[in-house]
This record gives sequence, structure tokens and C-alpha cells, in this order.
Amino acid sequence: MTCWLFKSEPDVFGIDDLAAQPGQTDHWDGVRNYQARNFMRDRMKKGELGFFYHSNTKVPGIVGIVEIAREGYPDHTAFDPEDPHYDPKSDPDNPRWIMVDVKLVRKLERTITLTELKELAGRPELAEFPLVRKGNRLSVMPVTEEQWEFVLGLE
DNA sequence: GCCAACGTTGGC
DNA sequence: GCCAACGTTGGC
Repeated sequence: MTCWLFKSEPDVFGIDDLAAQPGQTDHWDGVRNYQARNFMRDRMKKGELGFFYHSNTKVPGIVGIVEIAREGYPDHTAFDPEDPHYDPKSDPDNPRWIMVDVKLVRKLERTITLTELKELAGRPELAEFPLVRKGNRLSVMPVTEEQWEFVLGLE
């Protein structure tokens, strides 16, 4: 089973925002990258788990665990001219962008920081871990079970 | 705020 | 189809 990593800026939508949603569930909208979209459209299955990562903040790191609550469906924010992620090229009859629903499983007891992950980047378990690889800016990315177990073991 | 990385756009 | 210009991401 594939695991996942979801990146979000806590100033925009952080783990506490997810926790505050009804059912602690929300849609993961606004992804406008084809590779990330394809992951959500083609590979994400209900019940799979993902890390919730805070980016672009004072202490970037993994702060929680989420579960895929609903598999890919059209991202309606692409149709809304008022939405910051509006994309006039996404036709409602043939939606270009996809989102999933994620549900909070739990917050981690502590943040597993990007700094400590980088310090461990030499470990074979993390050799291919996207967060510690240079230049990976995808907002949604797959995590192997081995990476998942290793990272969670740091908690 | 800087800047490296890198995806997208558009002229040719 | 190439590639320069441009915009965005995100760590620092």
C-alpha cells in the first residue's frame, strides 16, 4: 500500500484547520500540478494514510497523519473566478484538476522537523525520501512503506 | 527578502 | 519541438 505526503502552508491551511473541520475532514483543493494531480487521480485509494507536512513556516516538518476519506473527484475551485486557484482552462464538463478528501487520523506528539530528516538523509531508509531530495516541490507525493515506518519511528 | 529549482508558456 | 522568459515554491 502506498502512503502519501501532503504539503501545506500552516498560514493558509494547517493541521489545526483540518482538526477544526466537521468530521475533521476536508477536501485537498488547489493542486495545480499535473504530476501531483495524477497521483490523486490514479493512485490514491480510500483508507490510505498520509503525512501532513507544514511548509514555508518557521519550523517546517511533519505534524500529523491523515487518511484518504474520498478518492479523486473534480476540484470545483478551478471553476470559481473568485478563487485564487481559478483556472479558466478547466472545463466543468471535462475537469482538469482533481482533489481528494482527507480526514485527520491524529496529530503527532511532536513535529518531526525537516532539519532532523535532513540530518538522517544518509540513512538508506531515507535515501529516496522526497522531502530530503533537492528541488522536489510537489505538494502531494508518494511515500513508501519503508519510509513511512522509519519516519514514524522518529516520533 | 533572497535565491535556487523547476514547471509552464509562448514565440519561432 | 526547442528554449528563453517568466512565475511559483519553499528553505533559509
